[in-house]
Amino acid sequence: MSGPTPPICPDPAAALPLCSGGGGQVSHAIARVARAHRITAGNLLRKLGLYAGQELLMMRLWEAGPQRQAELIKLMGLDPSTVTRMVQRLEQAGLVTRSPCPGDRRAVLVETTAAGEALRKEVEQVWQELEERTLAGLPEDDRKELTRLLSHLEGNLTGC
Amino acid sequence: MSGPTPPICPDPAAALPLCSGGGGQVSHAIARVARAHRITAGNLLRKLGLYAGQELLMMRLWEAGPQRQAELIKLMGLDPSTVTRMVQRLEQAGLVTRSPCPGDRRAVLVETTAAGEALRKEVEQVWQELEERTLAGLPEDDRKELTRLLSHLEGNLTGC
DNA sequence: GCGCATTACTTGGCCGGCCAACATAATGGA
DNA sequence: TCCATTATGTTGGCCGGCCAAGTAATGCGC
Repeated sequence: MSGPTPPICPDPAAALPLCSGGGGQVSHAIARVARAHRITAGNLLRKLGLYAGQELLMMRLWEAGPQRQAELIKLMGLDPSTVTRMVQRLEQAGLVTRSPCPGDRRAVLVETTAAGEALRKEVEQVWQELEERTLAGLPEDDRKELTRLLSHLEGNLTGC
Repeated sequence: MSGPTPPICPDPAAALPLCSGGGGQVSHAIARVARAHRITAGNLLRKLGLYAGQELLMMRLWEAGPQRQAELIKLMGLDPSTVTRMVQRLEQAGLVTRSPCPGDRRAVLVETTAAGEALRKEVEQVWQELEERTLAGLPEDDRKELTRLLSHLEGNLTGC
C-alpha cells in the first residue's frame, strides 16, 4: 500500500460501451458521466466529512440563509423525505440546526452552525476543482456549447 | 384523481439554479440532467417491473450471454457488492438465475431466464423512448457534438 | 507438497434517492 | 363555528451505490 488516502479512481476499468445496435448512446453516456462525476465529487467531499449531495443543501443555506424545510425542498426539487433525513444527518454532524419555525408550528427552520459556515470556502474550492477536472482540455467554445446542450436536455427531461 | 398511473414528473418544480458566483455551472447541470434522466428512466422501467440500473445488467446479459459475476462487475464498472445484491434481487424477481460455475467453485454464473429474455424487446423500446425524449428537438449536428463532449468529460473523470 | 497472495463473492453498514402512508397544523369555505 | 382541504414533516420500506471486512477457493512460487 502507498498512502493513507489511497487514490480511488472513479472507474478502475471504465465501463465498456454497449455496442447494442439501436438507441441509447447518449443515455448511456449520460449515466456514465454522471456516475464518474458523482464519484469524483464524493472523493473530494469525503475529506471535508461530507457525502455527495449534502454539499448542495449546504450551498443553498449559505446563499439563501436560514430556510424553512419546505423552501429547501422546493429549491432543490427533492422528495420531502429525502430532505428530512439529510437535514437530520447534517444536524447530527453538527453542521446545521433545526428549530421550530415561529408562526407556523408545522414548519422547521434550518440554519447553518458555525461549523457549517466554516466549511463554505472548502466546499467552494472542491466544486471549483471538480469543475476544472470535469472540463479539463475543453476550449471555451465547447464549454458554452456543452452548457447549452445540457440545458436543452434538462428542459426535455423535466418538461414532464 | 385522474388515472391509475399518475403522470409523475421528474422535477415538479425544476431546481432553481444556484446563482453562486464562481464555479460549478456545468457540474450542477450534469447533476440535474442526470437526476431527471434517471427519474425518467425509472418511470418508464417501472411498468416493466424494473428499477433504474437493473436494465443495464440485463442488457449485458442479453448481449453477452451467460456471464460470470466477475465479468459483469468488470463490464459495468460497479462495486462487487452492488452487483451481488442486484443479481440477488433480479433472481428473486425471476429474471435471472445464479448457478455455481463449473470449473471454479468460487464463481457464480449468471444467466437470464425465459422471463428475463421476454423483457428484452420492451426494455429496448423503453431505452429508445428515453433516448428520444432526451434528445428531442436536437438536430443531428448537436447530437454528435453532445456525444463528443460527453465522451470527453467521461475521459476527464475516469482518468483517475 | 506447502504456504501465501490473489481472485471471487458475500455481508453489514451507510448515504442519496424514491414512494406510500401517516400525523399534525394551518386555512378557507359553507 | 366547524369541517374539509391543503401544507408540512416524519417514518418505514425499498433500490442503486459505496466502503470495509470477511470467507472460500484458486493459483503461484518455493
